[in-house]
Amino acid sequence: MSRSARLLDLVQILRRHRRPVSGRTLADAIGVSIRTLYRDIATLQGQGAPIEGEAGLGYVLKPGFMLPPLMFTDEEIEAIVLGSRWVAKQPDKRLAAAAADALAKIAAVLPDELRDDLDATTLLVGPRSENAEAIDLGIVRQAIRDERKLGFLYRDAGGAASKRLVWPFALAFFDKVRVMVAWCETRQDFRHFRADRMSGLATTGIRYPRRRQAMLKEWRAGLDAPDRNGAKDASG
Amino acid sequence: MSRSARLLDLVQILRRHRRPVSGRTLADAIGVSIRTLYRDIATLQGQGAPIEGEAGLGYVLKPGFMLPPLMFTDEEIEAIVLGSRWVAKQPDKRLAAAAADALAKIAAVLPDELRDDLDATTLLVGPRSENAEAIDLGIVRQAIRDERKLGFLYRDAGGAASKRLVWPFALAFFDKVRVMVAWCETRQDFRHFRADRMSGLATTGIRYPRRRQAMLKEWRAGLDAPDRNGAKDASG
DNA sequence: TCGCTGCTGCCAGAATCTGACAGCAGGTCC
DNA sequence: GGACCTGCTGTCAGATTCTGGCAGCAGCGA
Repeated sequence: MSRSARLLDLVQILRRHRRPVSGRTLADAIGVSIRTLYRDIATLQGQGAPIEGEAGLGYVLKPGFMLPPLMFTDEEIEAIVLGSRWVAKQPDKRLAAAAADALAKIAAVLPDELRDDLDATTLLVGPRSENAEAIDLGIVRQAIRDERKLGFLYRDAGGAASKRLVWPFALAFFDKVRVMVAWCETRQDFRHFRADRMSGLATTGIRYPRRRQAMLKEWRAGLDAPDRNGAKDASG
Repeated sequence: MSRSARLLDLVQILRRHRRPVSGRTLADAIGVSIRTLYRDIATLQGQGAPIEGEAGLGYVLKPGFMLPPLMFTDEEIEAIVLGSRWVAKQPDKRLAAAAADALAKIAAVLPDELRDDLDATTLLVGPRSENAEAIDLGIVRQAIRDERKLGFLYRDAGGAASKRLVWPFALAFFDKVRVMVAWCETRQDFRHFRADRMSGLATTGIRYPRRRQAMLKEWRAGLDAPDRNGAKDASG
C-alpha cells in the first residue's frame, strides 16, 4: 500500500471512532509500527487535518472530509466556485461562512497563478432580496447531522400557531424560502416547515430512532407515488 | 523538494504553456532526469490529470485545476455540495453538467463511508420555475475565459432590437435571470445584457485588447462610486 | 507513586525513488 | 527512404526516503 493511500485510510479509521483512539490501536489497524504512526499523524496534521492527540487518552479527529489530490476541468472549478459563492450569500450565516472558508481553503493551497484564476472566475451571484428567517438554520442542520429531535413553534399559512416535535432529515433551498423536511411526531407523518414560519427553535438532544438517509428515501418515494401526497405543508 | 510538491510544480509548469512542451524541457525545469519525468507524468495521469503526450511533439495539459490533498469541515463540505447542487439545476446545461461531474469526481475518490455521507447530505435545492434563455450561456462563458469579442442581437425592455459587438467579462446569476456584463464597443461604455433578451450569439474569435480582470475591477469601482452609474442595462 | 499515552531523537535495515542506458514506436522534415 | 525528434518501457545499481526498534521526556489519571 502506498503511503498516501495509507494516510487516507488512517483518516478513515479515525473518523469511525468518536472516542479517542490510542496510537497503538491505529498502528495495528493500518499495519505499521507505532513510530511510523506518529510520523503519519504529523504528516496529516501538516496537511491541515484537524487531528488532536492528548497524552493518556489518544487521538481524536474533528469531524471533516479528507480529499486526496484531485483534478478539475475549468468548467468544474467554475461550477464549484459559483456554487460556493451562491451559498456564501445565503441568509444562513454559518453555512455562508463555511462556503467562504472552503473557497479560501482551496485558494490557500493553490500556486499563485491558479489562485489568480480562481479570484478572477467571473461568474457572479446577484444579491438576495427576500428577508432572512428569524431562526438559526445552523441549529436545524446540526440536528439533521446528529439525528436529534427538534422542538419549535410553527405558524401555518392561516396564522394558527402550534407546538411541534419533529425528526428533521432534510433542508430544501428555494429561491425565496428555505423549507425543513421532517417526520412530525404529533401527526405521525412527513411534514415540511417553512423556515420563516418557525420560531423558538430548541434542540432536545434526544436522538430519533431512524436513520435520516432512510427517511429521506421514504419521503422521496412518497413524492414520486401518484396516489400519495408526500409531505404536506404543516397546516394540519 | 518532496515528490508530491514536485508533481504539483509539474502541473503548474505545464499549465503555463499552451503549446506542447518536450519532456526534456520539463525535466530540466523541475530538476530531474528525463526518466523520472516520465514516471512523474505517469503518476499524474494515474491521479486523473488530463496530460497528453504525443511522440514528436511533447506534452499538453488540458485546461484544469490540480488540488493537493485537502481537509474540509462538515459544514464546508455541506456548503460545497449544496452549492454544486444549485449549479446543477441551472438552465446552462454545460455548467450544470460540470457541477454534477465535479461532485461525482469528489465522490469517486472518497472511501465508501465518506461517499455515503456525501450522498446523504440532506441539503436540497428546489426546482427552478422560470424559463430558460434561448441562447447557450456556455458560449458566453467560453468567450469570457478566452477574452474574445462576442456579437449578438439584443432586444431591450421596450422591445427595440439592436446588433451588438461587446467584450464580455462577467456573468451574474440572479434568482430569475442571468446577466452578462461587458464593454460595449458601439456605445464605448459598460453595459449589461439580460440573457433572455439576447439572440443570434456568435463568437468572433477576435481577442479583445484588455484583461477581463482589469475590466471587472474597473466596472466594480464604477458601481461603488456614487457619482457614476456603473453599467446601464443596454437600452441606449 | 505507577501506568498509560503522546511525542522526539537516533540509527540500521528495508523499501522506494532516481538516473543512466538501451531499445522500440510514432511523428516531422528533407 | 532516411535523419531526427519525441514519447514510452525495461533493467539495474546507487541515492534517497521510509520504517521499525530503542531510549527518553512530558502530561494525565488512579
